[in-house]
Amino acid sequence: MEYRHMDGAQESAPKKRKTSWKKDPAAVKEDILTVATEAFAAHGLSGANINEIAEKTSTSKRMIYYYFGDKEGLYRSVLERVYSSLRESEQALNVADLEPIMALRRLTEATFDSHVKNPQFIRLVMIENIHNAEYARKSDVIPTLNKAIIDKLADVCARGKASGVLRDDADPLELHWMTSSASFYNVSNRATFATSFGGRLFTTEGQKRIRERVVDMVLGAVVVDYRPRSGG
Amino acid sequence: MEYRHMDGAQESAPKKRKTSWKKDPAAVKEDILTVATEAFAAHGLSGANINEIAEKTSTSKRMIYYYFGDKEGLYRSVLERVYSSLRESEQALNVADLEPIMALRRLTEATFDSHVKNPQFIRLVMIENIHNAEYARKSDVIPTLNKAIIDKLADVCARGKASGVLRDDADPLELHWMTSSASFYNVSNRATFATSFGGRLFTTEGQKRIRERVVDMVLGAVVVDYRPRSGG
Amino acid sequence: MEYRHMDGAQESAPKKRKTSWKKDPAAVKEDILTVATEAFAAHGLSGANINEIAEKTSTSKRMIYYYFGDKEGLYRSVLERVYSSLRESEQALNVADLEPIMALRRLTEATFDSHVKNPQFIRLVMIENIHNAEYARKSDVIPTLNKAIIDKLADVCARGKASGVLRDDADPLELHWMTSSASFYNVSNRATFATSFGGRLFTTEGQKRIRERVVDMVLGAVVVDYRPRSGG
Amino acid sequence: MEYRHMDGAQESAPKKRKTSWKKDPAAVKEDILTVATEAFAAHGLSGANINEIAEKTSTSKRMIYYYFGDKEGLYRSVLERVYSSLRESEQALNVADLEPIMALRRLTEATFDSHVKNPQFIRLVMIENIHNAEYARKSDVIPTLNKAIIDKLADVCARGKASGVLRDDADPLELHWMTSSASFYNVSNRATFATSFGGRLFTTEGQKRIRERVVDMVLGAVVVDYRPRSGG
DNA sequence: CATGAATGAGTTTTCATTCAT
DNA sequence: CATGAATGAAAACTCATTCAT
Repeated sequence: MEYRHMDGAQESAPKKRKTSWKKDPAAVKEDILTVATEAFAAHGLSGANINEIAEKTSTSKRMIYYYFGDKEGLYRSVLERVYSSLRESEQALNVADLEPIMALRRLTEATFDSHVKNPQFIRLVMIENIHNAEYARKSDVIPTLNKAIIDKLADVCARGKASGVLRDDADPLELHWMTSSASFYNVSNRATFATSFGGRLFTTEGQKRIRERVVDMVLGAVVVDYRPRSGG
Repeated sequence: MEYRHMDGAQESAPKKRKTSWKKDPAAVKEDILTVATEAFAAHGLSGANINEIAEKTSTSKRMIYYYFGDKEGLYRSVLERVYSSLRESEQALNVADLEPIMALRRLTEATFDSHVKNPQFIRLVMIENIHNAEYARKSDVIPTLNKAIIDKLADVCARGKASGVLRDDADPLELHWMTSSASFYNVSNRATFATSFGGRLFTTEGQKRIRERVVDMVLGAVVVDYRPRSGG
Repeated sequence: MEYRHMDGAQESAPKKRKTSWKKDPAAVKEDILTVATEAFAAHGLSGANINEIAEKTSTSKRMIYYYFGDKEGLYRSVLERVYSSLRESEQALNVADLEPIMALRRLTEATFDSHVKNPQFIRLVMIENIHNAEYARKSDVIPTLNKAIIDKLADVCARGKASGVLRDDADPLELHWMTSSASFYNVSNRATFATSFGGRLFTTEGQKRIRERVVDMVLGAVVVDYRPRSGG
Repeated sequence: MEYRHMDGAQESAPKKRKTSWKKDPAAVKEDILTVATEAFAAHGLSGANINEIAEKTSTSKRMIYYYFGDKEGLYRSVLERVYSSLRESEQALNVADLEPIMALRRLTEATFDSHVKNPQFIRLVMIENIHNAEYARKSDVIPTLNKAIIDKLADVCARGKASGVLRDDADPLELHWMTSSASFYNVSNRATFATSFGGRLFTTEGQKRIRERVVDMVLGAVVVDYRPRSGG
C-alpha cells in the first residue's frame, strides 16, 4: 500500500506559488476541480486525499471547504463536470446529414474515440459504479444528461428503418449500450486484460482492429444484410 | 459457494465449555476471505475497513494480520481467490463436442451468464483496474490463469475455419475481448447506465434481449453469412 | 533553556474565554522537541512512545505528526537539535589567544566538561550508533557540523609545531579522537563501569582525578617532553 | 523506520529445518542465545523482535519462553553470556612473566584488540548503558566478573612501582578506565565519528596509528619518563 | 476571502505472550 | 518438550474537518 506522507515536513507545504492575490473565484473553482478530478480518478473517493488535493491546488484547503462543503461535495462536482463535458462533445457531433449506415458508423467511431481520449471520465464512472451510482443519482444534472446521444441514435434508426436499410427491431438504447460497452471496456479494463492476456490489443495496430470490429459488431446487429468491410 | 462456517459448533464430542472452539485454520482463513471479499468488492481497497471486516468474521482482527500480513495482503488473497474461482468455472465448460457455431454460442452465453452471477468478481476487477492492476500483476497466479478460455476459443476457431463456417480472420483473443466487454459492462456499469437511461435493459426481459444481442454480435463478427436468430 | 510556555495566559487583552490559547508555533515545536529529546535519550528510538511524549507536551499527539511527519522525523529533528546545540558551545570556545599547550589543555577540559553537562547528547549519540548512524548520515546538517572543533585544534597544532612545543606528528583529528573517547566514555559507560568496578571514579573527587588524567594523556601524546602536573 | 512484516505470509514461517527430533537442550539454548545476541545487539532491547528471533532459531517461540521466561529474561541471559565470554578472554591473558612496562603494553593492546573483535559485546554494553545498567546490576554474575583484569593490572602496578619504572600514583582502576575508554569508543562510536569526521581513523592504517596512540597515552600516564616509540 | 495551526476520532499495524493439543 | 494458532492491549499513523486570525 502506498503511504504518502511527507517525511518530517509539514502536512501542507507552506511554500506556495501565490500568483495574484485576490483571484477570480471561478478560476479558483476550476483549478480545484481539475486537481480533484485527477485525484478522484486516480484513487477513488475514499482513496483520494483532501490534503494532497489542496497542496496541488493554487489555493488552500479552506477554499475547498468554502466552495464545495466537504469531500463528498467536491466529488459530486467533479463527477458532474466530467459528465457535462462528455455531453458537450456528444452534442457537438452532427450526423443528421449522413445516410443512416454512415451515420451509425460515425457515431460508433466517435464514441469509441471519445472514450479512448477521456480515461479520467471512464475511471470516474467506474468509481461511481463501485458506489452504486449513489452520487450520480443524487445529482440534479447527471440523470438528465446523455439524452443527446439517444436522440441522435433514434433519429438515425427512424431514418434507417424508413429507408429499409436498418432492421425493424433496431433499438436506439440497445445500440448505445453495445457501442458503450465495447468502448468503455476497451479503456476501463485495459490493465487487467493486459495482465491476463498481454497487450496485443492495445497497441496502435491492435486498437485499429478493435475499433473496426466494434463498428462491425454494431452495424452487424442492425443493418440488413451487413457485410463487414474487411471481410472482402 | 459452500464454505463450511460451523462457527462455534463442532462435528464430534464437545469436550470443554466455551463451545470448544478449535476451528480448522483453513476454515478460519476461508471465513476471513469470504467476509473480506464482500468488503473489498463493496468499498474498494482504501474504502474497506479492517475493523469492520474483523467484526463480521468468526475470528479477530489480529488473526487477519496473522494470516494475511496486512490489508494489502488480504486484498491480494481475495483477488486471487475470485480469479481462481472464475477460472474453474471456465474450465468446467465443455464445448469440444459441439459444432463450431454452436460451441461459440454456448461459450458466449456461458461467459455472459457467469458475469451476471459473479458481481463480486466484476467489482473486484473494476477496483483492480482503478489500481492499474498493480496487485493482479504482482500475483504469481493471476497472470497465468485465464488461459483455459483462450484455448477453448482457439480450438473452436480452428475447427470452424477448417470446415469453412468461420471467417479466416477470426481471432480467439478478439473473440474473448468482444464477449468479455459486453458481459463485463452489463454488470459493471449497470448503476450508472440505469441512472442515465433507465433500467429497461436490466429487467429480466431486457437481459434476455441483451444476451441474445451479444451472441449475435459475436457470431456476426466471425461467422460466414451469419443470420441472427431473431431476424427470422 | 527559556521556552516561553505561557500556557493559557497571554500578554495582552484576553478577548475570549477558553483562556485564549494561541501559542507561538515555534514554541510548540520547541516544546515537543524538548519532551521528545528526553524520551528518545531515555528509551531510544523504538523504546520511546509517541503517546507518552504527547502527554508530556503542551499540545497533542496529532501535532507531533503535523510538525514532524512520523516518529522517525521527530527523532531526526531531536538529533539535529542536540548536535547543533553542542556545536554552538564548541564554537563559543575561544582559545586563539592562549599559547598552544594552554589552549590544548583548555580545549580538552572544555570537551570533558561539556560531555559531563550534556548526558542527553551522549545518550542520543549512543542510540545513533546503535542504528549505525543511519539517521545522522541522512541529515543535511549533522555531517557538516563539528568542523569548528577540528579547526580550532588544527590552529593550535600549527602554532605549537611552529614554536616547537608540539611534536611534529601531532594530528588534530587524532587529538579530537583522544579527547572525545575519554570524555564520551566517562559519561556513556558510567552505569556499566560502576556496576563492574564500583563508583569510585564517578564521585566528585574521582571525576577531578579522571579529568586531570585525560588532560595528561592528551598533552602527553603531543607535547614535547610533557611533565604531568601532579607528578611534581 | 523499518517495518519488518512478512507480506501475506504467516508470522512464524511454518517451514523449518527440523534436523533431529528431540535434540540436546543445551544446544537449543545456545542456538537461541546466539540468535538473540545478534538481534539485541542489532536493535536493542525494545527494538528486537521475539518473533524474528524465533524464526531464525532452529526451534520455536515457545522454547524461548520455556527456557528464558520472557523477553527480559532472554536479554539478561544474552548479556551475561557476552560478559562471561569476555572475562574468559581476559583471564586467558598471561602477563605475569613480562616486565611491568611490557606487561602494561601487552594488556593495553589486548584490550584494544579484543574490543575490535567483539562489536556485539560493545553494542550490548551500549544498550545496557541506555538502560542505566539495570539488567547488568540485577544479574548475579555480571557484577562479579571483570575482577581478573583489575587483578592483573594491580599486579603489574605493584611490580612496576617496586622496581621504580611506574609512577607512585599509578592506579589499576584508572589504568583500566583509560584503556577501556579508548578501546570501547573506538568501536562504539565509529559510525557517528565517521559521519562527522570521515573514516580515516578506521582504515587498517588508521587503526594501527590509533592503537599505538592508545598505548602511548596509557603508558605515558604511568611510566616514569616515558618516551613514545614513534617519537624517535 | 485566505491561511497555517489545530483537533478528535478513527484506522492500520505491531508485539509480547499464552493456549490447546 | 514442541508447535501452530490465538489474543489483548497498545503502538503508530491517518484523515476530514474546523478554528483563530
